[in-house]
Amino acid sequence: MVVVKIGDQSGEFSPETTFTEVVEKLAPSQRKAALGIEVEKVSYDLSRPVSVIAANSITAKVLTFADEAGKEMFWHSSAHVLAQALKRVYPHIQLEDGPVVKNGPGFFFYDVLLEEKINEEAFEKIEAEIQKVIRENHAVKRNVMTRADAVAKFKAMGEDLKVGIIQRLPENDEIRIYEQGEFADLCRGPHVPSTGKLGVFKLTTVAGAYIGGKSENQMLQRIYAVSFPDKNLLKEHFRLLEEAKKRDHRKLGGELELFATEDKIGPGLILWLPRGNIIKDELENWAKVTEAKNGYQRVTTPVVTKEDLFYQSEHLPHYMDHMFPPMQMDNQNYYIKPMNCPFHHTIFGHRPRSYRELPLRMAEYGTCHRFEDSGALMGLMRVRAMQMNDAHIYCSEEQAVEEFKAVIKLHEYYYKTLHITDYHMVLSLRNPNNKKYHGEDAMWDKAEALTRQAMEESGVQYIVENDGAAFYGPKMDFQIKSSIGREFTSSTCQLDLFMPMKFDLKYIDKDGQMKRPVCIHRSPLGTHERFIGFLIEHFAGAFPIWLAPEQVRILPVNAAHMDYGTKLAAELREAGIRAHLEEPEESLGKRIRTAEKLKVPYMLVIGDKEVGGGIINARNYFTGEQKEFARAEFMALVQEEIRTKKITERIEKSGDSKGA
RNA sequence: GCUGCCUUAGCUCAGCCGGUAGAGCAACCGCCUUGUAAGCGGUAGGUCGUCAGUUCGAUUCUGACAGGCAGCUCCA
Repeated sequence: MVVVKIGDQSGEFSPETTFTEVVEKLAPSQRKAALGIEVEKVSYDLSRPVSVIAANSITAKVLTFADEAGKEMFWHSSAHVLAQALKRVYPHIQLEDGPVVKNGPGFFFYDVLLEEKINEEAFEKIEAEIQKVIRENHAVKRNVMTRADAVAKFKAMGEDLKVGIIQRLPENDEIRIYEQGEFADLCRGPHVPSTGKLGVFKLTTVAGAYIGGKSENQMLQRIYAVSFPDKNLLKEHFRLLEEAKKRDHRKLGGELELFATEDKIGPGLILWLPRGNIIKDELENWAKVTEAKNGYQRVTTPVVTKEDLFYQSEHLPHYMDHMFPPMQMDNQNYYIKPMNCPFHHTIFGHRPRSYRELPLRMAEYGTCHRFEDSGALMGLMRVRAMQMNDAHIYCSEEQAVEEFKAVIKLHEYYYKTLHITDYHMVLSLRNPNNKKYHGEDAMWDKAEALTRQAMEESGVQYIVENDGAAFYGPKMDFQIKSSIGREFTSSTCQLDLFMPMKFDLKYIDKDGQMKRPVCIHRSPLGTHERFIGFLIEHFAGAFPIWLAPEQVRILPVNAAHMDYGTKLAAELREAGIRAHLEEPEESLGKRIRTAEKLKVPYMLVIGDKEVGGGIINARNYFTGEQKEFARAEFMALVQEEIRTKKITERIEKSGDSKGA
């Protein structure tokens, strides 16, 4: 007998008792909502016997849609139902794979091979078929098969792609088939007990995807969808999506006149408008001041250079595809730089260096151009011309860990100041089998060990990725998400033992010996483009006062208050505050609305009362509070908020921020 | 780069089946002189992304190209 405990209920069951029966006994109220069962953080089908867990006593948890693991099962089973419906609508379709993705255009998708294009017109038909499968309430059955039987079964069904998947599965893997009605799919599981447990579906989009994720392979059609237990949750999901879209930097960038692109200039080439440029300048000044405090020196290097430099750095011909094509001048090839490092290395090597100069921290807000694939471009997040918050730290091997840790601290300072908490860190190491990584194993082992040590000693949380390092060294990335849920690297830092060797960088140590420095590449604020793109979404366009393009907007009630307004604007500007006087050519209500839509931190309405008392009435955009101030008091307040980079959470009032 | 979809005024969008276009907002001009999210009226603005093709005739149909969107691939 096995003792099973669910919540505060427990009972004894024979080993062949299924979890369905256990739930009915111990948690009858959850019988209907139950999708699966979880024991020791592993999900199981409800149809499985308690003996699947080799223990005399087990503590189980009923999984419902409210649990992450329950959602996963719900969507995984949803993918099967989607496939089943697709097979009914297109009998000759071939199925590849249908995983849960949670994010992106759907919660799950199915990749299929089909001659005819599935377009949005077909969605309705497929959705109707899905609802039919749900209504038919097929029991979901789990079977284990031999490899040969499984191959024969899928061959007979014409599912050649599935046969390929089975053949690629590791030797010892158990082959499981889940069946529901006429449909069978190769799947690890687990799944919900019957198709009737699923609720409402909405197909979201269809896109192309290469088989096995390899661009040389054939392209399949990927059908994305979402599903929920009921209609209201579905509606809520799309409402939240609409909300997220309002934060989209591409939309806000236009509305707030921060940046623009023009067809005649080119894709991925950003025009920073005056308002956006203020944000760029503020960030840049902040970085410069911060770097100066942290012992960085600034340099400036050209945008173009002879090709030799990039041969030395191995960017040519290896990364030629991502560089703008060469220009011929004086019988030489010149390239536009895709990064600054080779120039900095060259500066370091420009004259003999002493150990006394190390660590030498060389910073530049350099403008780089990268020829990104047209399909990869996206607003400010992926562009072809960018300004990088770049610096290279040259130090001895003994200093490397401390320097790397200081860089992590710097990241933390920037992120904390900007209230960025929703990010994660990734340590990307090399894959020894991948030829893209240059340099010897011993060099890589050392670089990876130093990086890891620095991260461990910093006590930061991170995940490890065993590929995706830079070709010259391991990489520590800060990953952030855009409003629509796409992930980007916002900051990056690499420990590099390769380039110092390629550029033959050296310094004379205390003992008179020539030594090779370590190079740390770092860009905590990434590029202006991506970082500001992210900040626009992070702040939903409502920038904290120190970054706000316009900090104070003065609205005289009528022409009689213009003199005072003009004087006030001059005073504020004199105090270093970006103030704008909005003349009373429109109604006051209209001007207030405009100021709100521009998300100006302080709005000053001045009328008889203010002019008479020589005072200020200010409304704070973030809190909505309206308050009277003496002029000097207000200026001191604003200056202090700017100086401290104060961030106030926006309090959303009901009925505001309506679209135009 | 690949797959699919989209492109009408500065912005958001209308425009059955092919007969050369319309609204709201913004802009400009008047009137209004205003107290915390849209005062009223008028004017102007489009070779319907570009170039070909089909047609008596194309914003509408077809193709190529450009730009955008969602994925995939890539992301030094």
